[in-house]
Amino acid sequence: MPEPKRPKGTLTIYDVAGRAGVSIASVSRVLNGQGSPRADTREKVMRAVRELSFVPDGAARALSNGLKEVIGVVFRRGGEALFEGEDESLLFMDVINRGIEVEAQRRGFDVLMSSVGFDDEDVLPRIAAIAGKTDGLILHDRMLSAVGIARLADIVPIVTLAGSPTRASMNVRCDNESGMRALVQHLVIDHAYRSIAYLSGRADSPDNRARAKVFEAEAAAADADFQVGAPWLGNYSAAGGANVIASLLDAGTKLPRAIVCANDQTALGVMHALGRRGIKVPEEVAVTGFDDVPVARHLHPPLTTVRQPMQELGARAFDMLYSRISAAAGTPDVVLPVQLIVRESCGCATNPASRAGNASIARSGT
Amino acid sequence: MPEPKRPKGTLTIYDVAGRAGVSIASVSRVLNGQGSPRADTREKVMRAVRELSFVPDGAARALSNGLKEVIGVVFRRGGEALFEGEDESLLFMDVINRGIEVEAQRRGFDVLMSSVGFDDEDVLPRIAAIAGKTDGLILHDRMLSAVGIARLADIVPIVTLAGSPTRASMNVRCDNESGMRALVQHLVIDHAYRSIAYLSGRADSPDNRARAKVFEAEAAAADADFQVGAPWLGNYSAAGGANVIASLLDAGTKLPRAIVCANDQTALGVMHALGRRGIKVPEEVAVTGFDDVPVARHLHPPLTTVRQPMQELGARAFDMLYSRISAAAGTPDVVLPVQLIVRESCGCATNPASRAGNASIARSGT
DNA sequence: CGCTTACCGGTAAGCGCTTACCGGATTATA
DNA sequence: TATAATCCGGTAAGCGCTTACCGGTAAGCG
Repeated sequence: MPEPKRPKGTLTIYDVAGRAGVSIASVSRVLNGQGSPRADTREKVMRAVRELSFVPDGAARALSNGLKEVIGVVFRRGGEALFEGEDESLLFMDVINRGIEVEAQRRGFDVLMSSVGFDDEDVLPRIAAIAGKTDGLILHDRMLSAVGIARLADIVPIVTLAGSPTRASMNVRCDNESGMRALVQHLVIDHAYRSIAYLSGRADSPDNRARAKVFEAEAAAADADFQVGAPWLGNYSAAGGANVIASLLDAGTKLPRAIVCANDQTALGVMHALGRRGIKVPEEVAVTGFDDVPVARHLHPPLTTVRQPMQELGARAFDMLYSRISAAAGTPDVVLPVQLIVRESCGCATNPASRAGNASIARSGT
Repeated sequence: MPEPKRPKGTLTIYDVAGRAGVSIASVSRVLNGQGSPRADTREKVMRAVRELSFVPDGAARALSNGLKEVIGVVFRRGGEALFEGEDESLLFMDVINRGIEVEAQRRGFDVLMSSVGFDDEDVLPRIAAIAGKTDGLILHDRMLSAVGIARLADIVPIVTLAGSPTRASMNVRCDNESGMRALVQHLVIDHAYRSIAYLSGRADSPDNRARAKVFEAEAAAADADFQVGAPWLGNYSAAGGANVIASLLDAGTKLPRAIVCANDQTALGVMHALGRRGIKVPEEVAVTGFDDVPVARHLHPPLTTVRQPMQELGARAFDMLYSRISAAAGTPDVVLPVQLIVRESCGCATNPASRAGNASIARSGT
């Protein structure tokens, strides 16, 4: 705890009451619209508030109400060195955060945004400190172990993103299963590609595991030749995707006809790496992503991917947290529908005008 | 104020004291490293804290200490409809915010991030509410009038970004003057362009005004034919830049040899619009930006621009605020140096290998 | 016109924490 | 061993706000 103390001659509700010639109770009531103050009382108070430009202290209100009207959002920042277009790595989380914030404002809540280093180990104390300053927490992917979450959860309500609900916490995620299913089917059935690989995200990410699982199942079901595992291990970053391709190529491995990437970011890196080696997408190797970040449509060729409703993801996460804070129980597990976006990187319509739009092939339920 | 009340059987310092068999004062002392508790006392307390996984309530601490250890950052979100590449419009502010956050963490502070609608009018109440929850505020460009700032400033310390210091608030900005000077000189002297225009940012932005002023002065000094004003009024967005070019072209206006854009975002729109009309950059028209956002180097051609140390801008803003919070006075006005980044869009070295790097021509002082 | 009912607004308690102040125990000094 | 100096740790006050509770005044009723 830093040394700074007592800001200065802080203005309190007593000053307002004094000036308005009423009691502090009246001031509080007017300010919060409780009770039914007489018109002239209200008027006197309002004037005094205006003249002093009084703003009630949040900490005192919070203490008295048992409600801070602040929630915390924790995520991991940075990581891999920058890579062309990597700048948008922020994007996926940023869009979600924006969704959280906008929804929070509707309820008069504010958001404490806090990032932790990419591979900081002992984040629990930090997060606990944040928990102490908030009414609830939204944790992005891979922030904490289940035990960690459990410990936190008896301090404040918790919503995780892209994880799985625990006894004590809630979760919001997208329907990876049906998204991946539609995507793989599009590749192995519509395009009839016989060899296909899954370039994974971080191995410990639940989203990644879910996607990998469905990938395998669908590829196997279509009797396609598929590759997963060690050589195809990425980390959700463009650099990660590019490295995998580079290693594979350096080792003289023959690439499959289609590469399904764990997310758009990875796909971006893959396309870049492929381009460097002069391998044509989608003519020689088809590439797909997952997320549909805004840049996806501007890649060359435009990226076929699965759209997640990112902003809504954030909004829903806040809603769940809010209802828990308001004591209502609420669903502990929300799964949002996704949508297959067919563009050109899968081998569809090379003509930009035709199918390049937002052909929706799959739309999953909750 | 929403209805939710009393979260639940909150754990307090009394519970910890009870369990440890000491007084609440001791618990507090151990937790804050004050006084010199005996080893066994410390031990008992720590154990109790661990067993109960107790986390002190931030509001109560804040109230007692007169220090919340939270600062607020307010900025405007969104605005113009999306445009190719516009996704990064977040970027400039996001990088600054990241800088703020990282620096804040070093001091044990957290950051309340709050955006207001692009053209919300009456933002003062919202900001005041945030002020009540924080120890200080950092306001991005064009958030509040001088009067508004003055009112807020006697509630909490204020640092503005890219504005100008007032009697009550501090400010951090980049050295627009020397950046623009170097840029214009590069164009009118090194390249000897005789006609040149300034495509402005929002007219009410101090940064924009500063850049415009130097632009005029330098262009005039070099006796170049320059254009500014009404037809060249942009708004910092890519769409804004593109619109200006489109209107000009539609009106049959002859474009100048070089267009200096108020920021990279605008330059991006301009290059796009030029491309659509088949006008070659930089062969027919040279284009420059300002900021050096990460994508700038990946445009075609790579953008010549002026680099602002965005992350540092944020860090400095926090530092200033922090020293004010800690009662120390501190400099009310900080100007960070910028650096001219010569790439290709100005007409330099079409060969990517040669000058495409980070040739620093100007480096300004504070 | 006296008594009940309603309605406002004031007094005071309490939210969970920090810390000034003070008393008891411990150790140093004679 | 008695006394002074030292050190810990407990008690209680207070941070700025909300609100339960209650007393006083004004309006409603017979």
